[in-house]
Amino acid sequence: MQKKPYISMSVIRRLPRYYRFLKDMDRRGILRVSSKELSEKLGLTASQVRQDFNCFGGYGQQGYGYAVRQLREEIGNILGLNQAHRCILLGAGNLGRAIATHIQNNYAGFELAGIFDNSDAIIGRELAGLTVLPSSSLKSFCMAEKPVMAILCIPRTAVESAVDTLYSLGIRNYWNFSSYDIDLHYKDVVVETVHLSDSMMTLCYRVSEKETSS
Amino acid sequence: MQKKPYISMSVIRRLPRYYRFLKDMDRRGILRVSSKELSEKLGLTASQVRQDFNCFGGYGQQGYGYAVRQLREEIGNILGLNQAHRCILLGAGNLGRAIATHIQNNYAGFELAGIFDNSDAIIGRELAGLTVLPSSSLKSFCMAEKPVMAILCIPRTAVESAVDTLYSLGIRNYWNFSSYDIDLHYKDVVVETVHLSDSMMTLCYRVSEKETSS
DNA sequence: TAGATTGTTAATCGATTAACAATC
DNA sequence: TAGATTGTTAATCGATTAACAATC
Repeated sequence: MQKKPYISMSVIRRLPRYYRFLKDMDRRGILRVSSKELSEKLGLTASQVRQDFNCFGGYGQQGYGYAVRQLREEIGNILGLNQAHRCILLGAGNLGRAIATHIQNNYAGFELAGIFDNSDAIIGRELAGLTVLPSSSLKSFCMAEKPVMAILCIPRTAVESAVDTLYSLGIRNYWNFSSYDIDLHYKDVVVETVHLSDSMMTLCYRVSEKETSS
Repeated sequence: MQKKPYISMSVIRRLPRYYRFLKDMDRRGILRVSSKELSEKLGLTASQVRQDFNCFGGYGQQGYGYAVRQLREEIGNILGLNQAHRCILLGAGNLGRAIATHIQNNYAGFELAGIFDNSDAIIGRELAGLTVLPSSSLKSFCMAEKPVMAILCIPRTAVESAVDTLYSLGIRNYWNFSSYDIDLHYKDVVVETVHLSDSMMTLCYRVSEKETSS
C-alpha cells in the first residue's frame, strides 16, 4: 500500500485533463513527454505541470521527462478509474439516455446496475444493456444490489423526495444533473453537480461581454 | 449607459447561483435579503457575498440588506440574460434533444434557430418547435440566418471538422459537449465546455477517496 | 437613538509562477 | 561531459476572510 498524498481540489480537477491527453499519447505510441510539451498542449505553464505531478511523487526523470504510460496509470489509480462502483440511474428521458450511453462508452470507475423511470412509455425499454425498471421497484432493488451512487436525470422538482428515499437506502454519492443543490441539505454526501443552466448563463455573459467590448 | 465594471471570472461563475436563488426568492414574494442570509443558503461567507456584489456597485442598503428583485435584475443584466443570441444545435441524438429541450424551458439569453443532424432517421423530426435539418443545409442556413453560437452535441471525432466549417461561416461562440478542446486550436473564440468525462472522473476520485479514508 | 447590515480596507490564505540547483 | 529537464524553494499574484467604520 502506498502512502496517501494530499492533493488539493484544484489539482484534482486538472487530473482528468492530464489523463485524457496521456491516454491519447499512449495510444499513439508516444513514450515520453516533458512538462513543457504537456503544458503547451494543455494551455498551462510547465511549472504548474511539475507542481501538479509532484503532489503524488516523483514520476519524472531529470533530463528526460515523464514516462507517458506510467504517468497515465498513476493518475488513473489516483482517480480510482480502475474500479467499478455500482450505480443506478434515475430518469431515462433524453438526458438519462445520453448519460447511460456515455457511461457505457466511457468506462471510468462506474458500472451501471439499474435504470429507473416512472413513465409507462419508457419502463421496459432496453437501454445501455439494461431494462428500464419502474420507480416502484427502486427500494427492493437497492436493498438487494447495494448500489453506492445515484445519477439523477430527473426534473428538479422530483429531486428532493428522490434524494430522501435514496439517502434512507444508504446512498451517499450523487451525480446530479438538476439545479437542485443537494449538498446544502445533506452534509455527509459527495455530490457532483453538472449545472447546465449555470454553464449556459456563464456562456451568455462571455458572449455578451465580447460583443459590447468590440 | 452604465460604466462597465471589471468582474473577475471567479465572481462571474458564482453569479448564476445567486441569480437562481434570487429568482426563487422573488417568486416567493420575498423583498429583501441580507448577505448573511444569502451566504447561509449558498454555503458561502457573508463577506464574500458582499465583496461579490460590490464588484458591480452598491445595490445594498446599510441596516437593511439587498432588494431581491432589483439585485436579481441587475445580475440578469450583467449576465446578458435579457438577450436572444441566435444559436444552432449540431447533433440531435439523446444529448442534443435534452439540450434543445433545456434551452426551450430555461430561456436565458439564447434562442435556438436551427437544429442539424446527418442521420436520415432523425432529419425531418420535430424538436423544440423546430424541424431537424440535414447537415448539408448548414452552410446556406448560416449564411441566411447568421447565428452567433453553435451548440455541439456531436461525437468527439466529428467536432474538429465541424468547427472548421462553423468557424469559416463566422461562428465564434461554442457550447461544447464533447471532450475535444476547441479553445486550444482557435484563439479568438469563446468556448464553454461541459466535460461529462472529467466530471465523472472527479466524482470517481471523491467516491474512492472517501471509501479508502473510512 | 439603537440595532442591523453594508461598503471597504487590511490580513490571510492558497494557488500559480519564477528560478535554479540537482541530476539524469 | 554537455544539454535537458526535473524537483523544490521562494516570490508573486489573486481570491477569500476578517474587521470595523459608515450609515440606513
